[in-house]
Amino acid sequence: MGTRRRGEELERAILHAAAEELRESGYPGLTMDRVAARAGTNKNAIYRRWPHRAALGIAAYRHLSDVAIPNPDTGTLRGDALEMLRQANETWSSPHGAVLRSLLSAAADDPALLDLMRARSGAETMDRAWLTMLDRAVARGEAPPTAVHPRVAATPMMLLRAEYAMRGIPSVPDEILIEIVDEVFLPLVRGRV
Amino acid sequence: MGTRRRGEELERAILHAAAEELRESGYPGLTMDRVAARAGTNKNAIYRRWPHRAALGIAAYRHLSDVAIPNPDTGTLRGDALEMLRQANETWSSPHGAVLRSLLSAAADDPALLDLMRARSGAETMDRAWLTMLDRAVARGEAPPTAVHPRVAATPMMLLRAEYAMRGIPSVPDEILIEIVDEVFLPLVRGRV
DNA sequence: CCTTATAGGGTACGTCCAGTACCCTATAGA
DNA sequence: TCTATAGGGTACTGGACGTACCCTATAAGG
Repeated sequence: MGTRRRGEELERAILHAAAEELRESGYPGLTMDRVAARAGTNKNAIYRRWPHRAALGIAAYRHLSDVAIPNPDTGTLRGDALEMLRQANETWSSPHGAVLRSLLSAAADDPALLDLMRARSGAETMDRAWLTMLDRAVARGEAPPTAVHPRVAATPMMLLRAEYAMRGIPSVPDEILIEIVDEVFLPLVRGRV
Repeated sequence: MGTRRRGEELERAILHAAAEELRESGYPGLTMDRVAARAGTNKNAIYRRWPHRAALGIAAYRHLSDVAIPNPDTGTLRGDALEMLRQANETWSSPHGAVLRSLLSAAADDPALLDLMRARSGAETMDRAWLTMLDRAVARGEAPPTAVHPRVAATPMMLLRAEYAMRGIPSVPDEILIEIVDEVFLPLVRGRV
């Protein structure tokens, strides 16, 4: 009474199960046995596809999410920056982001995992969005042309990430985002003569 | 043929052994069995003092290091900032720093551990050092008084930390430190009218 | 000086989990 | 219809955390 799943179908089932486990228990709670059980298969099928737990974790994460990079256009640099940070904050503090953070923290020990994460993190796309934001601000005369610089563009997101690393886990309060924009980002843009 | 160690003495021996293990193998390599063996005792003696591995890890880390916070006074804000970053970079990329990073990454999952780390990381002391640096710059007329702001003070170290999180593990190149100072920190100070 | 509570030491578990090994069987494709 | 391949079942090794038990050295008090 067949219907033994194979190939694509089974692979999707495993990834789905792994993604669920990730969402429920984070990366540390992602165990091969439980994924196998949940997918209604066994560890063989998993290890035939991914060499170890980390690889499965990443695959499951990317299966569960294609991170959308926002590109707000509010008419002011302050509005754009704040919107970017708020979106990012929302993403990172969602269950989704919890998975990502869990993976990232696990990656600190595992260089291979870190590389894979970086490739999938969309960091460059993010930086590009900030740069075009700055371009628009320059066009409006809101910022000097010298403000369009990759490191300037990357600074707010880096500060947000650092904030996450400091605090425990939950969402970063909005006041902090505003502070990053008003006390750091805007003065920085202004100061680049 | 006694000389069974007790109390203080035994505790120091355990911490010493744990610190050595940390240095050699990082936090993931810190196992209770090996610490016990290395200290010439057994796990009972350890668990009687620390409730779990994480607690021992932190205790061992602080036993092995009292982080000295530098306070350079080179005569210019740029020189001071660069020196601070260089010192920090050296600390973080040393075997010592590897231990710290290893603990931090493990702490991302464990709020209790994160708190203990934060308490011991000397972050406030570090921020104070940057603030007095800024004070001196204001006194010299190098920076506007409004530049003395906690978030401004914390920014360069946060950027350095983010850089560590991005890259794999090793030392951050000096060019990056210079860029953080010249392209972000100094313009930021300048821009705070 | 003797007695006793306490802390160390030895050791063996129970449990969980990664990763591997075998062996049997359904299924696709020739 | 036959056969190579991929799934499934299951058991096992090895490492690690944390616990339980029981024996013994030692410190402190009468």
